[in-house]
Amino acid sequence: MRKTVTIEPKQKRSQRTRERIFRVAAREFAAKGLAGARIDEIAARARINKERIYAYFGSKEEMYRDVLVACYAKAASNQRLQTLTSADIPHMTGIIIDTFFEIHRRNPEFWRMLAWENLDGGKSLRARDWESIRGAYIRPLEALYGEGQTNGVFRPEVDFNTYVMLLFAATYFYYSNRITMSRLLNLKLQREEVRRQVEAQFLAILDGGMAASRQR
Amino acid sequence: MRKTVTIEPKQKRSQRTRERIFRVAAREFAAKGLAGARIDEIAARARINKERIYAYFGSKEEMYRDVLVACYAKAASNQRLQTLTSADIPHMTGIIIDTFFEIHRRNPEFWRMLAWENLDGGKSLRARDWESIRGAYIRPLEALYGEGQTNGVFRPEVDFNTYVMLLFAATYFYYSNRITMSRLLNLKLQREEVRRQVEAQFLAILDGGMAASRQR
Amino acid sequence: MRKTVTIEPKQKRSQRTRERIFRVAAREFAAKGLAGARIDEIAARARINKERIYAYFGSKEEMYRDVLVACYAKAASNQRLQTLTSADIPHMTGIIIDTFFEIHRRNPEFWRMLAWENLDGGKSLRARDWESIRGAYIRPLEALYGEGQTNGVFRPEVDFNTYVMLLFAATYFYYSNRITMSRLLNLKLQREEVRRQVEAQFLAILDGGMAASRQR
Amino acid sequence: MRKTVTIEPKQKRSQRTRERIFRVAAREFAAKGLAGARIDEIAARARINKERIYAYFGSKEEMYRDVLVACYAKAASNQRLQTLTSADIPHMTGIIIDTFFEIHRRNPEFWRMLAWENLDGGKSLRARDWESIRGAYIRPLEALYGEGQTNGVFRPEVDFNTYVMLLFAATYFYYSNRITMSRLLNLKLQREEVRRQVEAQFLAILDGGMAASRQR
DNA sequence: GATGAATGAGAGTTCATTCAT
DNA sequence: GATGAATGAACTCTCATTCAT
Repeated sequence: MRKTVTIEPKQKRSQRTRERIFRVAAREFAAKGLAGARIDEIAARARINKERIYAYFGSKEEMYRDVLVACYAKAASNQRLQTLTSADIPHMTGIIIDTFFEIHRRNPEFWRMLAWENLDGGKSLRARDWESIRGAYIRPLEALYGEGQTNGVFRPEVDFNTYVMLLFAATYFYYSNRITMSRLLNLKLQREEVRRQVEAQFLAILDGGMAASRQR
Repeated sequence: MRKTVTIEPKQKRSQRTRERIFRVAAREFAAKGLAGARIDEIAARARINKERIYAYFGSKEEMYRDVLVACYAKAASNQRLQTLTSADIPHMTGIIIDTFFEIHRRNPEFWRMLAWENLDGGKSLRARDWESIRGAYIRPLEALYGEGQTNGVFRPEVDFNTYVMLLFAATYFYYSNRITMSRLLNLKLQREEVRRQVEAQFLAILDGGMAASRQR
Repeated sequence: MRKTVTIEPKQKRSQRTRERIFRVAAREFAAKGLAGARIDEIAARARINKERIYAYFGSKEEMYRDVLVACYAKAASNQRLQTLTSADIPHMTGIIIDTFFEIHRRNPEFWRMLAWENLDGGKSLRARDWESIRGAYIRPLEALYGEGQTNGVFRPEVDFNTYVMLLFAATYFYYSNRITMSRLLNLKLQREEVRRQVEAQFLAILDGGMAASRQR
Repeated sequence: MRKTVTIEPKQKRSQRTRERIFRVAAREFAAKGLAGARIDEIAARARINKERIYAYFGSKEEMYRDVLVACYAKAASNQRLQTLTSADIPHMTGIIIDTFFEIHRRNPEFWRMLAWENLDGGKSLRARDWESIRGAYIRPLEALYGEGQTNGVFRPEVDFNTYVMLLFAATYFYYSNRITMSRLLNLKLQREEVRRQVEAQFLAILDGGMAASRQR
């Protein structure tokens, strides 16, 4: 009904304002989700007039989507997995786990945005958004994994998809369910030393389980 | 306990009404979370008056907590893991994975409530709630796991906590991140046949990785 | 997107509330149009909570439409033109003018709602709304007019449509443009005596102009 | 008058900018009225900065008034009625109707501005504005009408004011209520051929009704 | 106990107008 | 003089909760 054009600021002051809004919005959306976040709150925290949000982002939904995309992009800005070579195949599982843990550690909003998105039915990203992420971050790993299977490093009967899913799961879950798991298992998962220990043991299990030469 | 016999039917009707509200509320809260759920919607779907909700449950928050507790209880009502004996230790990993998958399959709201709760900071359950869950469902497994380590079935350097966390992670993640994973990896995770395949491969990896005799 | 069910009140108190809102809204919409009317204002003047308006009427637009329909209906509630018989044909023009003037006099919001609607592109009423008005109020007059033409009372070359349009125009315009005309012609059109005089002269002209026997 | 020659081009550009704003504003105000018009929209369509509007016109209200005055002036720029002579008296009614129809046809915003103004209580024009319009456009016609009455062309008992009001009414109404009338009478009043037909019949009635020799 | 009516405090969004560069 | 950035007040609409019958 209404044609909202998202403005790209042309002055430096405005650039800063936009970024300030964005940072605050990212925190707010990560913390409370699309439904729970409050425009008033974002405006107040960013110390700007509400109207600016609409001028810059169009609507709450559009701003949320912008934040979501940026959050994924920021998480993906970690280049480590894109520079792996065939030589890294033997230690690939460890590198991936370590990188995933690092991504979560440096982007505490990442798992939250993923969680909101999944709870919400994942309607914010378009097919081509996913296609581009897949192309940049999944495909290279898939190629190396295939190579590893051929070379006898990875078990041939385990699909690449299952493999990465399990690595994603382990690292994501550690953060996403930290609270309930800490309480259920009486642990202090928020402690970095605990995390390192868990990481080492995860690796031990997964590395052992993935080795082609050690199958039953 | 009851004073007159004629009160009984009234109590029963009241009970049924309460349960109807409860069922609807559970669906609503699972679908939209505490913030997103609407009292109006629950009342309409349960075909009762809003005011009744307050009479029965006090407030939205209290009703949410009730739903949450019941959801955990329902998920925990699966008794399979509580009846395991020493004889099951060799197949324990497979049994746990299978049970967890089954719990998620039969309680589609379970992962959602967990997710809302974690996103919300997990303030709904008290320490003793957790203690009781831990006592009933975790302790027995922990005992068997220890036995397995002693018997050389499980690797001694892998903690029980890490072990169950990984099993929780794999099964939870499959459901909680089904949407984004399906898109990222171009899969159809909602298909039961895919799920079975993934389960088998998860088991292959984890079973292989947990076996004490196969450590590096 | 949203399913708004217009509630029809079931209690007497609520019936009165709804009517109070409606009366105030009718005044407000007539005075300021759909765009200019303010929900806050209506609520305040009706001494009710804003939310009641949405509960009863769904939205501003729907309430406007309700008011519009009621306004037309009220104007049309004048039954005089529906009870005319063949015997009235010779004085029909005078009766119509008089009735139209009376309708405007008794429904000061009528020309205003018509004016808003025309300025707005007339999107509030559906085809079948018009069809029903046409059936009830225009058709009977049309039949008499045809009879009058056959009997030589009305000029055969003047269409019924043109005839009524001119009668509508004269009476509507007197009210709708009273302000600007008063200023342009330096008159006091709001005075009832002036109106009566104008009515008499309008009739003189139109009656003379419509007489079949006096054509050039 | 001007101090330096080099200022001229600047003034001209400024003048052109002002005129561009003005044209856009006229369309916007005619279409949506004072309340409905949007400064943002006007600025965007005129491709200038909002602030310029305030620099040139002071405020929305003042700009509206300017537009209104210009709209009346433009409609009045039709000189045909000012050049009538005594010789035209016999055909005066037809000439006036024709001219009024033409004015509306060439100034589609005219009836709209009149309508907004009347709905708004007509507070935009001052007494002397009306006096000047009356002097230029009404007085000459009034004089001819008086002459026509003396000469037996117009009926003595019909005031000039009533006479012009009816002509105004017929032509104005045709445009102002075109939408609702088209729907009510199931006509296509927007078609030029229909308009011509209606004009002819209006003239037949009014001319017949005004003729002094044919009174009852 | 059960129903419909009412409320108050917000929520997202818009807009005329002014500021700063 | 011209542009983009910012503001404050309002506007429509919503929702958890309470009142009254």
